[in-house]
Amino acid sequence: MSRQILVTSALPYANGSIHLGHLVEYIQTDIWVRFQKMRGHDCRYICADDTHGTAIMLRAEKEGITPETLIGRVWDEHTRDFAGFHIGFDHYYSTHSEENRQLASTIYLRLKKAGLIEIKTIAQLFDPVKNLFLPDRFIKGECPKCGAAEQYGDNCEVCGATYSPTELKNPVSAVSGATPVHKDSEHYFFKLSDCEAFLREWTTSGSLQEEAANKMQEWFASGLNNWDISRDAPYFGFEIPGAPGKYFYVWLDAPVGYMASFAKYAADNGLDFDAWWGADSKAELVHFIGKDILYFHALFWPAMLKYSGHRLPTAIYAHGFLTVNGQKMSKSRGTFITAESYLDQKLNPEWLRYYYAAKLNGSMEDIDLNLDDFVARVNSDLVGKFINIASRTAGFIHKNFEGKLADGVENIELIGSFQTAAGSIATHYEARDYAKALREIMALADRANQYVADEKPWELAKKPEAVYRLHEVCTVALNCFRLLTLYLKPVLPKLAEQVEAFLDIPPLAWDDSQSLFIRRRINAYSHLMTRIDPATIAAMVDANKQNLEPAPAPAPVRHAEAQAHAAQPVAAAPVSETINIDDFARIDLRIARIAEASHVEGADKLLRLTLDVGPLGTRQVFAGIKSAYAPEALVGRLTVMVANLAPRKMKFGMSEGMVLAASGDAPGLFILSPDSGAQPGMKVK
RNA sequence: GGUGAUGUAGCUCAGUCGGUUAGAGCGACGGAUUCAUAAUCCGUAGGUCGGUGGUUCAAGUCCACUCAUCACCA
Repeated sequence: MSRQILVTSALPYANGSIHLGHLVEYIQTDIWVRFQKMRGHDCRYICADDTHGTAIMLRAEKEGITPETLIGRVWDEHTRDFAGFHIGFDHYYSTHSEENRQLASTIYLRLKKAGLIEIKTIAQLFDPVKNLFLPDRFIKGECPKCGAAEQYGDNCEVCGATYSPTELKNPVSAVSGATPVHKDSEHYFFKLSDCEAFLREWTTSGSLQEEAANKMQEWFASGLNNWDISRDAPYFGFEIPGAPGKYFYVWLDAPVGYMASFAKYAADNGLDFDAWWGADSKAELVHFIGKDILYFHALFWPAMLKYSGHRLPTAIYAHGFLTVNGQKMSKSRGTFITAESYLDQKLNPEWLRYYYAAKLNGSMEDIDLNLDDFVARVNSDLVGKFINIASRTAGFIHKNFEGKLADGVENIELIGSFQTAAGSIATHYEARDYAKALREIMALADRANQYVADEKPWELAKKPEAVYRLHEVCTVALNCFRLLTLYLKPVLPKLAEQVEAFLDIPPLAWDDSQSLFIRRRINAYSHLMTRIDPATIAAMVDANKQNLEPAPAPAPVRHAEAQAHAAQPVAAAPVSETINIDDFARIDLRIARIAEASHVEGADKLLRLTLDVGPLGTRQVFAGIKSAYAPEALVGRLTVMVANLAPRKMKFGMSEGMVLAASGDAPGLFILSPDSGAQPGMKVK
């Protein structure tokens, strides 16, 4: 029976680039949507840019453009990046649309009519220079608990305290630098506390993951506060009907953007909006979100829908955050990787789709992108196991049978077991446990390779009397390959298209898993996927370091000069006297993190470095690299040091080791960097 | 600080209702093979299941405490 399913991913904010963390959600959703479509369901994938708020307004002002121009440009970037990762939205819109204005206004007016809006006067910090009420993030000051400086208006990163911005000591506006003043203003509140009975019931009705439902209980226990949904002008957003100078808070119209995007899509495609969003809709409504915005989607949003006479979400699926190499994404480590930089390195988007799928299990747990594991896993699973099956058997079909498959196969036990797996793989996809689905699929790929190894088609090909058997073995293997492609298609849509072209078949749907693939002519095999070159990953990490680290002005210039010289051919320096491995082993090379770097008073060439050598502690080292590096540019970098060099007393202090650098006849010095993953203290050997 | 989650092999992860000797893939090591853009197949090693204490005939699994990491606290 065909289901009608409306699926959304959270709306990305139009104030920044899409990065690999965002992509977890869009890839997770896209796989689910593609799976549903393959199953023959009427599934529509809707999204949009989230475009309102103070942050957008101020950024546009800073760039000297209108907010409309800014969000138009970002929309172009976002849609380009998503297309690059094969995210197949049916419609991608903007919250800054007429549909959204009307829907947000309608919902607000219905909530008001239901008595769920109240007006209260509250005092907020106001920037008297910019004439602007300041959001928490735009106020800095000293933490009222621990006194730490430079803390934001909502919580302290040092002691973890939470407070309201009016409690900050010595507050400063991050916009103008002025001292904010307290100012009263009327604010509009959505009376969430009146919705508690409904929300308690709804959040335990099975639309949420168990972990998420538990989280909700916590929030109920601490009591529901009413929600401030208005902001004062100037604000980039929609003015509240009947309230001049008051605007909807961005989080009010953002989820309405799901509806607005669908409304536009419905109008363009002749769909009945109410059949999908009306209170008695028979369609499913599924929201994929990050766990950080559960509060908005599991409390505010259902309450807004319920009391404005709309249908409720069928399911809210929250996922965890992305870590890279086991740590939070970091600009200084180069692991804050943008979608654009990934694609710029010509990395295949389906590699990332596969890796994420292999990690996603439908829970709210964080997932880790371990870059070394990424390379190993994709190369082994996709190229070594899966693609290899076609690569090693298709040639025989061409050489010996003019590209035509056998008319039938006698022993279809293996194919049969592949077909049987369709049910359980589908169950895993449906439950968003892609990790389990892929484990099962790869176990099948292993069996196909075992089969080929057992049957040895290359030996059959040498015996004229075994020609029938050869034909059958290769046909069986290609049947397996076709089924693996089908099962992987939600994850690898472009690769599946290539395979469909190679096998000369129409687009694979889920039910095709039950048919046999025989008697057909296939096209010549050409390689379907290359392996990941780890050097490309390293280059991507480097590119993100350079893009996002605001390097101090003097350093890049000098470094650029050095780079220009380095492009010249390297003079042939004779190789030194041969040593044996024991000689080499006497040198204890270690990875070190440059913890501090500073100029040395009175020295022309030296920098003073403090090296963090992990378990070995810290070392002070003087390095003759002043000509090539500004100290600020070195802090945080990993490099290689000689750890067992005898300490040497220098005019400026003890030097406890040595940092290695490359140089030639031309000017220019280049310190060494290990590949990503190396940790301070590791031996180099 | 409060609440919640996580911690299993070198890496990434499974592990159902408490039940035999804790599993997989990758990596490592040894062998086989040469159809396959070194891919594949067979085998071997590798674990005090974060720690301590408890419940039980039996604990990776349940309970308490504890350590570490992460998130949330509107």
